[in-house]
Amino acid sequence: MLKIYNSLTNKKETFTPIKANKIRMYVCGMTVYDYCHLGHARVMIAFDVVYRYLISQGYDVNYVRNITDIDDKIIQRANENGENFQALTERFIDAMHEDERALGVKPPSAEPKATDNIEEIINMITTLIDKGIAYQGDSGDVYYAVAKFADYGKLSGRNLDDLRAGDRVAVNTDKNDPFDFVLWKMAKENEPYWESPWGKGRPGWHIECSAMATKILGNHFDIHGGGHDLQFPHHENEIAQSEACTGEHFANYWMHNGFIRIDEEKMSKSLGNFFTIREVLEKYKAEEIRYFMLTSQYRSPLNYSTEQLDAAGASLDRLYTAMRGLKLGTAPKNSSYETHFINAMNDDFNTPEALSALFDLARDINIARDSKDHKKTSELGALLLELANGIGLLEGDIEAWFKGVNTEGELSNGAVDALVQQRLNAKTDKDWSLADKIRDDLQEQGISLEDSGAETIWRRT
RNA sequence: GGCUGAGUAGCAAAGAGGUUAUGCUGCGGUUUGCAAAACCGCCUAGCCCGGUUCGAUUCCGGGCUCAGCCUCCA
Repeated sequence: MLKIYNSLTNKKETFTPIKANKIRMYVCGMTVYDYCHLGHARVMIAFDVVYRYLISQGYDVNYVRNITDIDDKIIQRANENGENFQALTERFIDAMHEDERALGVKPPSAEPKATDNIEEIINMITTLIDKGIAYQGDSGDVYYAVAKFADYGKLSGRNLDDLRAGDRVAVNTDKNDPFDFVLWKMAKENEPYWESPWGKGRPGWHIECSAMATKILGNHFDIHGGGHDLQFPHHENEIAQSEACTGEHFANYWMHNGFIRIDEEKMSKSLGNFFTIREVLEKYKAEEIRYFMLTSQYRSPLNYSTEQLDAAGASLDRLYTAMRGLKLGTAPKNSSYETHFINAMNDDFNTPEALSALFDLARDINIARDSKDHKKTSELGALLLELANGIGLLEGDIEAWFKGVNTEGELSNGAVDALVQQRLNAKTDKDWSLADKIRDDLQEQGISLEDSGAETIWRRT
């Protein structure tokens, strides 16, 4: 029985879909004005794991993740570059998709863009104005009157009085209340715009998610996710907009992933302490990044460090080593390993615990292999692969994991194989000094040999 | 100041009111021509102070420290 920690109630709750077997999930995606960083990778991977796991449990999942392709930062960046904002966003959407493919993130069922849904956004704002919840200020901008929504603050566990006590919001005399937020923003000179009943302008950030989620998933759906920093005000505002507009409950379960940190401080664009996904991919394999993310539960903060990325590689080596050279059989059903794994994942997607089930399996595969129990080895191997694949691990070619692609200046795989064969001949002749010399020479070039019986396998280190 | 979370061994990170988490690292052993890999064993724990309990790292209360949100942010 799946339990999900619901930010709305701050409790783990048993997950019950609105329609049996059909799950509708919306996740706030990226604002595309720059390359994605590791923090974005965490959202991608966290919800990729949720998506994959729900599918593996037999659910039909409609997973929507939006793309914010119009906002102040995009306009600003486009102006700095002296380019059209669409040229900018298209470029970074492509880059984002490239990063996702590299990380083995499954594409969502739909990736709506704000600029493709202006009509729905305008309709929603119109309804809010008609209901007396939104109003137009003297500047022409349209605002949402938070005081008109009784439940305002229910997601983030605060109320307007708490917020006012914070006293950190700049006074904007155009608004009736400093906490009112913008739904439609008037275009300034040379800014991109769309026609609307209130004049030429563009949508505010919050309204696009309400409009797109409702359009694709309906007024009331199962899961809404995103980074923890979006809980307030973004998600709070989405609830206010959607529920005021439709009169229905918006999303049942709210999931928020924790941050990637650098030196125990949040990684973010504004702090400038970030590493882009592509930057890290130059030094580490995509699977190492994914494994690193999965070593902590998705809600916990995760401190970035090269030591942990290196450790991730070593851990994956262990799993791949267990799988190496196996003939796969049929995975057993309802084994204790699988139960352990499923129970962990059912407990709010506890990937660290699920990984421990994978290592139990790896150890028992190694034991079975050592004792020449071929049937058991092949069955457990199939199970390990199946479970690991469920969270996006061990999907790569096993030999390729160890041998990689030889880069310039390195020995080719064929050259290594030839030397390994020479060494095998030397071993047959009991010429240990030659055999050891070949092995030592290879070791110096980053090739590590392992003898197993009459065979020798190798890996790049 | 208000609202959330978190504090576990060398590093990372989980569960469970009493019974080995797990991975990486280190040490010892088995295995190996020697190695490597593998297997077995071991070393490092539970921020502080109270309380509940036969028993708490786990529950409760109070501190302390850290992070996040309250402003664009995954």
